[in-house]
Amino acid sequence: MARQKEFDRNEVLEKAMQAFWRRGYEATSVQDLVLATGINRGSMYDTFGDKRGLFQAAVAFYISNVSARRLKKVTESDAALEAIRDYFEDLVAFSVKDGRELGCLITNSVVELAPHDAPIGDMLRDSFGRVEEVFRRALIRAQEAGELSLDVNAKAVARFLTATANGIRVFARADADAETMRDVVDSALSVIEGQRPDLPIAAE
Amino acid sequence: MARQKEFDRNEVLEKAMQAFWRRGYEATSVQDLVLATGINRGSMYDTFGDKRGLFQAAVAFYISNVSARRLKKVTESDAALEAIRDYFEDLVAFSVKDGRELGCLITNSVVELAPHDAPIGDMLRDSFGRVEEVFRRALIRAQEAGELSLDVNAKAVARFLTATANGIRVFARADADAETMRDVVDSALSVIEGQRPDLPIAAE
DNA sequence: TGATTTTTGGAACGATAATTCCATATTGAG
DNA sequence: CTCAATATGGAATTATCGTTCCAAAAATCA
Repeated sequence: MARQKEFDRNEVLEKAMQAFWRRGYEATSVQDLVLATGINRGSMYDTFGDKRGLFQAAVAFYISNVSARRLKKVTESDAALEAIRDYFEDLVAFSVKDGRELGCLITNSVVELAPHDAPIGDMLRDSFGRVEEVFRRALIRAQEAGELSLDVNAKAVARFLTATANGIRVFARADADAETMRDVVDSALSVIEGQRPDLPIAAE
Repeated sequence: MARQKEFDRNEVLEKAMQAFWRRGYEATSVQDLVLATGINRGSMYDTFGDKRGLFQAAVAFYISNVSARRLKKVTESDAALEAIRDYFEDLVAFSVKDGRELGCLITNSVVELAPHDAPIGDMLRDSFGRVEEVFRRALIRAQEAGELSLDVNAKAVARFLTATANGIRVFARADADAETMRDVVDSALSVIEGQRPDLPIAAE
């Protein structure tokens, strides 16, 4: 009955996401997006409404793909502390290789837009909240597994780890070197890795 | 011999800084700056060259005033660990009051511009470097004063504290509440506050 | 095949961006 | 008091922004 689209929505979102990730929202023009995605202006406006709508869709795509994928092991792994360390080491490895100067689309967008765009701000805050929750659950699993002292305040430390990840992303955006970021990771993880539970005295 | 300027350069920079701090570089138009500073377009271009030049001057102003002032106690205080804690607590207090949703102009600008503007990127990286150095010296003073274990890697922890401050600023930009930021500060400072030096056994 | 619906490509639009320019006002020097 | 030099106010300019529009192309159903 009707002509079919010549583009794949997810491929377009992937390309648009890359463009916004690299340059930010304001500095990425609709013309840039047309070139990056390969689709036509008309198709873009038809499919996503406007530039802001495409941005929102691209951020949602980032959250459910890039971000969630990177947190997967922390969400699932039994060796929770190890999974957290792997998460941060992967972050550093990415930040000095493929993701050089990219930082994180969520972090970047919070800084650029959260105070001036309430719906987008809410979406980004939600994302922070989910990351915090993933860390919190992992810390509790670590406590249940006897890897981590029960004295540790899981919620507070989860917030701390979320903030630290953001700090590393800011460093990544400033093109910090691997050594600098590794120093940050090692110091940050000492908060949990130095907190093995006290073994009960004369346990048997 | 010539007419004198009707505006004070520092007052103009202060106003321009406020505008850029709140909205970022791209989202602040020259028209916004004319309204915010009260000076004329012509005078602006005459004095600062162009929008980017005014931005650079505003960031320099921020670094040598806002930023340096906030680090003053950490730079000078004999009670180094206490000064570091005060720094972070002041940061949280500011972020939920006068500085709500502002974050830090350096952090914000790194995220928005560092990858795409080399001279500005260099200026911002320098600023990060100076903050790191202030923390490092403070940590060394703490070690010399017997407040902090010599096992602590001062450089690594200084980098960590710099990154943490950035993480808190991102949270502030996302309008995080005081409790969340205090959790971050408390966890972060446990890295140094839990590292009192071992007292020599049977000291006398 | 013909009719209908949607996509596509690209020109066109109005708004706003940054920047330049110039007539006028103001100042200090001679 | 006059002249030279600089600052001011605001119009004018040019470029680019996001968005809209429409004729032509393509695909499905009758």
